[in-house]
Amino acid sequence: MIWGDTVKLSTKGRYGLKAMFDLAQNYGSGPVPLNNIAQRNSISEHYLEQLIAVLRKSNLVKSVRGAQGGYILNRPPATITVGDIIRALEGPIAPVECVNEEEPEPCDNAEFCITRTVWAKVRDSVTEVLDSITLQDML
Amino acid sequence: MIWGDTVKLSTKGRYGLKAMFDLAQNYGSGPVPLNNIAQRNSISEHYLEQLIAVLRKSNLVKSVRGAQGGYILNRPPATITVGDIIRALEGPIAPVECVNEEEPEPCDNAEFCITRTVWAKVRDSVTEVLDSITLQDML
DNA sequence: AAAAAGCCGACCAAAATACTTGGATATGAT
DNA sequence: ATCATATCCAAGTATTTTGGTCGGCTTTTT
Repeated sequence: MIWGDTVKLSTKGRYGLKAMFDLAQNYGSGPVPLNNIAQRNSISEHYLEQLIAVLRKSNLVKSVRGAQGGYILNRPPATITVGDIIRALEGPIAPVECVNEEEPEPCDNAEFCITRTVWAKVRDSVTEVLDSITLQDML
Repeated sequence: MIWGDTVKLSTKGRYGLKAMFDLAQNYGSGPVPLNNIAQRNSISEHYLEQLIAVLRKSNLVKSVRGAQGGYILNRPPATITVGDIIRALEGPIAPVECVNEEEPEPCDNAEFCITRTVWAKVRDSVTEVLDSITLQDML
């Protein structure tokens, strides 16, 4: 993230949210081709293609192939949260493995590990923010 | 972090907090040699040496050289927050560069970037948690 | 003097990141 | 039909980060 910095987010999450926000802005106007999104947001089209493939497999967007095709949000913007997008692209939210949302992999002394409770608080704090913001909120 | 997952923390932050907590537990009992800390927490001693060097340069710990030497917290546990430790080891807290705590590097259209405000909320949420927990709280 | 410790700088393998490349396939417009 | 516009898919790859290792020097106590 910020460059050797804390609590990083990779370009997957950043670009992915930008793309989804772009689709939200065009919601209801038919399919939006990927090169439009890529250009508007200064993202490599081929790279974005990989990210949107993940979003499609997560059923957050649907695609229309062929000329005049593109991508469309699969649900209204009010029903898609930032958390949905980030989890799809970057996996379960957790600052350290032992407090992974989905499959926490406990270390040997999880019950006595004090630092673990710190990371759990960070995770809860982050998820609360991410799950509380929808694409509609951003419009 | 969790392995390809969101909002990662590297071993620097994890090991660093464990080491600092260990020192907090031994606060007032004289210097603690690094190999003790490394063994108790299952961390490579040579690797931990690199991390504690950073903590020393940040004035969070002080060292005592020679036999019977080791490391000591430089301030009482109540005055050291998890945020202090994480910032020392992993740099300023921010999910993306443009909301970096210290030197935000604004993108071309920062004032119009909606996603930026999302990351700023995440950052604020994380820093609030990290800055609110002291080593004393963990004891 | 010997042992116990910290200090320092270089090196390195594996993984992740952030792409690029090159095509195959589907579909609408002409 | 055919062409342009798109998505879909699979590899490859350069760079950076991560998570160390190694070897030796210096300081201080015993």
